[in-house]
Amino acid sequence: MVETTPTRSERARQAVLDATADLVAEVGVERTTIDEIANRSGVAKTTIYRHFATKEVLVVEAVHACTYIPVVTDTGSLRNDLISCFSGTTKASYDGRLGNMMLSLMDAAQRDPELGRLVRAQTDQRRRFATNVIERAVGRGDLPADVDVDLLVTLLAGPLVYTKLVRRQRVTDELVAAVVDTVLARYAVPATTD
Amino acid sequence: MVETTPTRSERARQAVLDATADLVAEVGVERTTIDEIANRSGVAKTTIYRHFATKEVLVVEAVHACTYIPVVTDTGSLRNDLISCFSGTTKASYDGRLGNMMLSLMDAAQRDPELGRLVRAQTDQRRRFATNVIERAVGRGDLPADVDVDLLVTLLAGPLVYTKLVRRQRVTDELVAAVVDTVLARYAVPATTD
DNA sequence: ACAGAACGCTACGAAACCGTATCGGCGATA
DNA sequence: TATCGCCGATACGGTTTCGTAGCGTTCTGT
Repeated sequence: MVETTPTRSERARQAVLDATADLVAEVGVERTTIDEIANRSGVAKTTIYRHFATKEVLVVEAVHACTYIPVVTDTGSLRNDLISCFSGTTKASYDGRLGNMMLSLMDAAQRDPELGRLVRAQTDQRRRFATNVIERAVGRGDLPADVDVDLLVTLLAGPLVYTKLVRRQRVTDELVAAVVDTVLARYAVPATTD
Repeated sequence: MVETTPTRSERARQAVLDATADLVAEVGVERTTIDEIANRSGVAKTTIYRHFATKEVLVVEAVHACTYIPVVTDTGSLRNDLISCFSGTTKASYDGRLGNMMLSLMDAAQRDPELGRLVRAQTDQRRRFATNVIERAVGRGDLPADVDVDLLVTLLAGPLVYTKLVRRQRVTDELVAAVVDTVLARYAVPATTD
């Protein structure tokens, strides 16, 4: 990765993306206006339109820049890896700026195909991290080979997302552990006999 | 319940509430306009303002009118009652008009205190039906007395809501059964193999 | 039938946004 | 330092939405 001094143009562009992400997190996609982005970023409205054709394109790019890549652990313990995976993803995805965006984003995604693709891609990506952890466990024999991985991920992610988005409560480490333990209790191989 | 012929005023009011609910389901809270409600309902804009002071009040009332009361079953079987409870609630709350409203509603509820109270009340109400089912099972001894009911409800409702709102997939009866069975497998008292 | 209440229609001013045009100024580069 | 490219500021026309006013019409209860 080559570090380059940002040009004036690049600095303006980045300031606009930042201000847009902030605004979307604060007031939602619908109430985010170009004029307010101009105020917040200190970039003139004219310049914003020189970089982004429409508000939709700008929002998509701003949200895309918020994508979070979790640190993947592979400790050999399914329980630990799952807790690490969901704790990290939940904190990054649902706390802070990105967390405040989620509801508005998912709502807007119902009507904007481009945003819809973006939200779906981010959801799929988060699920894939859990899927990988689970499939490694299957490979080790820690889970039955015929386990429904997709269902399992839903059983794990669902309660956490629901707690955050619907109940609007913090997702504590205790909750993550409780969810993982409960779900694993059903699937886990009774005892590693060999 | 006394059936009364609706007055002209009541008919207009109801038409407005219906059109508002439809519109919120279609385009979301933010994009719902009084003018469009007037078009859809056939009620003049002036008349709408004679009934409802602001758009916010109107939306709150329209959504409130959509509240769903599930049929509660008490078969004596925890599994059956839970499946019935969640299947009914999910169908009514997340299919059709109310289902299409949910995301936009929860988003708007982040900024409108009145809507926030309404959404929270509806969420609490839906949880309470499951809570009642679970507490009856505890009373029968089908679940340990020290079970964390709140967590249990979250483990059950979470995956279903997540499937509907985040993944945007249909919540099938098979999924409901799978979720209930998985979660109960952890908590259920080993005996009773009816 | 009659009086009052409620509604429909049209029009309006105010405000918020959008996206563009114009022009002056700063800044990187040769 | 001269030049060209990009930015900032202001202003503008057009559109949408809000909420209200005025006035004629239709319903409703007595």
